[in-house]
Amino acid sequence: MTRHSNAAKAENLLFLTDDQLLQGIELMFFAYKGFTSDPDQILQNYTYGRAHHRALHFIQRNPDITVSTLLDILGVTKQSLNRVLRQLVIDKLVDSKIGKRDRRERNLQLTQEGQELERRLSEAQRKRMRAAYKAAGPDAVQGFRTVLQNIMDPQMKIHLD
Amino acid sequence: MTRHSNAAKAENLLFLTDDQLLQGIELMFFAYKGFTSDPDQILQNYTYGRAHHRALHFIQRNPDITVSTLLDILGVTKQSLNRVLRQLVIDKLVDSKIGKRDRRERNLQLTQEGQELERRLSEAQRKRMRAAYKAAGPDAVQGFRTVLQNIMDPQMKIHLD
DNA sequence: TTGGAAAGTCAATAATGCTGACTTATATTG
DNA sequence: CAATATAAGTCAGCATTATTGACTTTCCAA
Repeated sequence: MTRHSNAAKAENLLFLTDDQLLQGIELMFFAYKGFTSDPDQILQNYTYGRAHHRALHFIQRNPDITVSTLLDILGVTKQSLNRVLRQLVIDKLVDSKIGKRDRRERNLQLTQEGQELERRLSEAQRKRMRAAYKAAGPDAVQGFRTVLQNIMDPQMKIHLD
Repeated sequence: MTRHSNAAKAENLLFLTDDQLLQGIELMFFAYKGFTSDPDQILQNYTYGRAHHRALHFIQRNPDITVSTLLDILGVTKQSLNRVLRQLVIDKLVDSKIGKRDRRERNLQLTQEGQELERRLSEAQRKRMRAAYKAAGPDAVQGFRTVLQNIMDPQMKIHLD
């Protein structure tokens, strides 16, 4: 036996009730909706959508990323990503260079113009995150990160810093 | 002046750096993808998608909810929701009853069959959340909730318990 | 030199969202 | 009571993002 009473044990596990889990599910839904709303708003003025934002974000964060790595991160099909990427390359927001080690690969990077749009979108999103972090405090943020890391598929962690 | 040195102040605010915010943004993206993947997998075997899941979830959680309240929660247009809802009513997963107070309103509830599908989807999603909560512990979960509540649009909090 | 990997493309289809215009039923207000 | 407003539902058209399947080009590596 442990030093805990049955009552104490039960109390310790209250955060695992179905009701608490359902509330967490709803929090994920509402938070994600808010999380995407600011960039989406900006993108109203463009011919681009959320998929373009995601591509810009991960190219910015991973300079010279290959197409196949980007495919793995985004979890969409080659055809789906290609449509988005083609637009961005044609519009000169993204540069696609033949790989040096392996000439079959393409290394993606943002052009000046791409960096500018990415920055606008990112700034809007970071503003909301910054306010939320600030209001919640560092310990809450640590908990936030821990739970999200446990929700995501483990093999995707290699794409985090 | 506070009792903190400048170095201590700087350290306290490290969780607000752009890099930390960007990592949080990526965590949201990866976690949300995992969060939706299990129900999406189940829905492969149906003619329903994520939008149907969301409707089933919130009708289950808010018995006798009206269409306009559901519209507010989901944040989509009447036409968009109606397509989904019509299917669910025709297929007898959802019951739409004329309101008692106000006969213009419709009160939505799940049929037996609707409850069964909702349960399957919910169980898959709760399983992942439960594992994440358990691994992270109650304090982390509290932080997770606090941050998500600060990310979401404040007026949506009325739809949480 | 052959087999496979990386990238790109074409075509068809599906799910989910939007705007705009309109109807029906019912409640509320002047 | 008559006028107005609200709740729901519908039709049509279109955009975005995703899918599967089939195929080509280029190039690395065994």
